[in-house]
Amino acid sequence: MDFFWNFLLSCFPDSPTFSSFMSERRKPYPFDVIEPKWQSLWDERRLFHAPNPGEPSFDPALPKYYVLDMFPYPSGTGLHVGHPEGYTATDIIARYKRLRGFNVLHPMGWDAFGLPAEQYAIRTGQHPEITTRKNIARFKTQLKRIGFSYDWEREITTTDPAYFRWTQWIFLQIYNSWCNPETRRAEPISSYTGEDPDSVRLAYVAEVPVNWCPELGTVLANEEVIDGKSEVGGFPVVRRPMRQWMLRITAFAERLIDELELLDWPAGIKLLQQNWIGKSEGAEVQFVAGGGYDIIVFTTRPDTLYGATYMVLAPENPLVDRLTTDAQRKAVADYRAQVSAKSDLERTDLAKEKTGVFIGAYATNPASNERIPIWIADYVLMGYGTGAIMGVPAHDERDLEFARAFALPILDVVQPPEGETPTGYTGEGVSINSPLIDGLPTPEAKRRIITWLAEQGLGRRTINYKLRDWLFSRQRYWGEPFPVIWRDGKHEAIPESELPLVPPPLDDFKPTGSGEPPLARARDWVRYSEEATRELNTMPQWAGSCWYYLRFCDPGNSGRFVGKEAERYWMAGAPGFWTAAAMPPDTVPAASKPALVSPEPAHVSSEPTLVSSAPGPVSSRPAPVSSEPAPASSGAALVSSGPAPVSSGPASISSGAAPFPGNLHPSPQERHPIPGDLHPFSEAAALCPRGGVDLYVGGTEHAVLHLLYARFWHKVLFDLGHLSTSEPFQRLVNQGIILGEDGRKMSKRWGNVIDPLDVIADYGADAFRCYEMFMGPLEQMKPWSMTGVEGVSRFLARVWRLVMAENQAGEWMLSPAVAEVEPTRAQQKVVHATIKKVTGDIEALSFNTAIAQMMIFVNAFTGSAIPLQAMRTLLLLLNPFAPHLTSELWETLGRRFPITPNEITSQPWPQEQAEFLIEDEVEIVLQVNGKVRDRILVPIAASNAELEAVALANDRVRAFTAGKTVRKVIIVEKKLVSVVVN
RNA sequence: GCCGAUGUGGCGAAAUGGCAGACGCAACGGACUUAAAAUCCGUUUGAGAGAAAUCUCAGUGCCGGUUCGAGUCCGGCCAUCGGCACCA
Repeated sequence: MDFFWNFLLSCFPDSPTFSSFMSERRKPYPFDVIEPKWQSLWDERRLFHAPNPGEPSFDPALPKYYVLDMFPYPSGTGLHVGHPEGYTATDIIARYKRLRGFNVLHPMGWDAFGLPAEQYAIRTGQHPEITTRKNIARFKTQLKRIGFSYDWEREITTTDPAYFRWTQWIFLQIYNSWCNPETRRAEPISSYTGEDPDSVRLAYVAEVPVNWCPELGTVLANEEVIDGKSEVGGFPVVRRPMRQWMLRITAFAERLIDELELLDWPAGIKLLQQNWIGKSEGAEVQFVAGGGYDIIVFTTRPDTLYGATYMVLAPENPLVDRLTTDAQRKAVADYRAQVSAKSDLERTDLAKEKTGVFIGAYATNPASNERIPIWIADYVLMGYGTGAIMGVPAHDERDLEFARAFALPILDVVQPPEGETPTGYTGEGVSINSPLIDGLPTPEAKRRIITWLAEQGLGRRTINYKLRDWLFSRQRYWGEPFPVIWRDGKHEAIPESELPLVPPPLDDFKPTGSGEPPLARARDWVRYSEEATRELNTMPQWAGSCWYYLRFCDPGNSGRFVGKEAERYWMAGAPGFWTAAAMPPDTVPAASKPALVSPEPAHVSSEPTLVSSAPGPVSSRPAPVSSEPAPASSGAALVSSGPAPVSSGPASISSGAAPFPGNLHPSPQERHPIPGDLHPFSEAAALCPRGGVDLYVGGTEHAVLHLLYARFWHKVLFDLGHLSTSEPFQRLVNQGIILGEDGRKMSKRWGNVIDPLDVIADYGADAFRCYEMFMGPLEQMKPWSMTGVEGVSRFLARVWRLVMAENQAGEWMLSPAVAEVEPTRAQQKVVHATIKKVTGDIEALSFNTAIAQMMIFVNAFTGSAIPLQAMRTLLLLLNPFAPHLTSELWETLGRRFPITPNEITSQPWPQEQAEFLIEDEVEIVLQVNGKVRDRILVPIAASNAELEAVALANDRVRAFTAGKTVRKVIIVEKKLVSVVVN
């Protein structure tokens, strides 16, 4: 045994943890020694490096799996135990997938631009780069100590010029594109034939009312304003028109909704995005106002046109100036002043009572030809629709309130179903008082009136979105500078050769207060040439996180934002890597050990076979990476297409899913028959083509913004031919937040924050990881419990002691209980039930129940002789959860019972054998009238007739059936017999 | 107000419409120990009956329904949490 300690000592001659182990109170097992040992061994051996196509160690036979965490903002406070919850889940998946023979991309990086670092710099004068570097180091230490199997060679930081060079490059791609309304796709601006390309660019400059936060000296996106205050700091925010960079995300609104359908995301998150985009179908209707001005309104209820008894314009609507009569000019001016003085908060807060002013003008209702008054009111928003509405008080709540407040006429035009009063009814019914459409049900009435309006040239069907264009500029220092200059009042892109454009050095990061960004202080930097100056704004924090998952595929590439081949491999799974020919017969080493169940299940090799034999476009078409847009490969085409355009074999036909040439994954139909490949996906989702990141785990707080922005950028890059999938994240899972022990949200304020490193110091990283997963379902919110950690730690110690025993001197050595013996039949049953349960639970991300099953295993083997093979199986199953402990025990076992190769990470994942799960006898529940009365053991082969006879003859059953008539006997195979009596 | 999620022992939780509470924590009892810790073995939803093994009844937020049988499915409420909130 001595050599064991000598070996450890030689590994860590100066390790403080080792010496502390000797002095401190005895640990349940020496995690403080073995965890650092394995962590440095993994580093040395580059064990978790995922080779890219082209690298010498790249094995084209392995299928790829891309599992991603939402990368953190490295704050000054470090991680608390809530952060690693999702990271632990993905790490288990990553390690599991590697054991199943996948080439796994599992990276980590830093979303390091952002306001807190800049705020800190303003307070302390310390450059944000310094604090950022410090914070990253702290985060990384914490993550490494937890034993995550990240490929650290792929680490990226958004503030690194080698990274943001490409963020800026992507901005230029967006700047140099427009969305062709015919194809609904992004195209190079050169394909635009109109007069003014600047009016259609996907990145454009506009004078827009923005959320100006004087305290922060910057503009904020709508999403960063919460209840009229800044999300960061909680400072007041006011509306103010400013010149800003905008990204035309609204051009993609339709696709961003439609293509959600293809994704394995939680239904709730999809709904959130849908609601955020807020699609509503309706019509634009033109009203003619006095002086010949047209007022166009948007309505989702054109069928109520006859009921429009007044109009309302948004106070900011420019038409107000032209329409207001002299008599009303003062009242209107007063009202507008009053409205603009209100912050957004006040405006919504005081929304209970409707306010407004008549502007003196009238318009004509195009249907009824009635003369109706025009008002302004702040309940009509300039930013939605046309900034004007027709007031239909009878069938719209807000209009009704307004009409009642100002005594405007109310005309019922929809007859509701019986029992409802027409006035105030907003549902569907039958049109009344509407000559053109009287008697028609609402949907038909809408169609008819739109047709009529169109014939008259007075309106048309339209769709509106709540989604606004993305306000993309910030008046900050610590962000990516725009690669743009201004010359003669016009913007221009700088040449790509000048990227990266690095922010100038500054001593003072404070906002200038005038709305001019801090970059204005760097006079020399700002002066681009004699005639041109640089753009002073910087990009928002979202920019860097919009594409980091792409950079991870090829982080060192200096010639492209991501190499084509790397992108195709990791995001789509390129066809060349999926052919059967390329697949060696036995990709996983050591698959032939007899007792360790069967070799790697066939899924690895059967997938490519199925793909290459499919006659359809899936296997034959190259990825659409050419710059020429291929409509058939767009998600839009997929969504709108009816029948599949190309026959791709029986699987696709029966599924009804259209082939998806842009996505080169095998379709789920083809994946399905693969043995051992358990599909956690829903049936509907299984019909969707797959592509992008295979599993993306993060918090719900990014449900809308980050995910929507990333999808938008991805689609632009896809349309321009730079990417091979139209969606970035195929499968998304949200982890629930972890509360403090007091049940409150973890925060400094409550003093309930727990540092992972403190937990690890007491219980070890493996216990920490297992407890994070054992707490409950991943998606659920749950409170932390230190005694819970202790329980899990006890479980791991029991595993340790199955293999190890202490000698007289208090040294751990291989336990004599471990032997090469056949497990008993009962033990075999536990072993194989555990393989089955753990495998299925990992696939379903149900880690808590997987751990529970392994606890059952350990309970069953505690106190008995330990059959070597059973033990090895347990270590493999537990390895993704507790990698250090299992690696150490595996190695120790291998010294006494050598196998080749001996690394636990080179073993095949165990496969359960059904024969060990088959029972001779089965317990049957006997019920009378649905209540359990007895349980009996019967031979598995018992027939229904036999079961019925046994049940009816059973004493306990007869006690409850005596004197009654048996009406029915229900038999559920292998489960129960239910006797129904009256 | 609208949308979504969740409600099960003292606590975290588990349960393809078929034995409610697996597994873990806490508590209690026992073994080992001079003792403690650690470890190992038990008990642990409530009420009632019994000397006891056991047995009966009730029980998954509330009310109702479907079913031989409901934590699970359906309808109606209540509570907590999250999101949206004058989006025409």
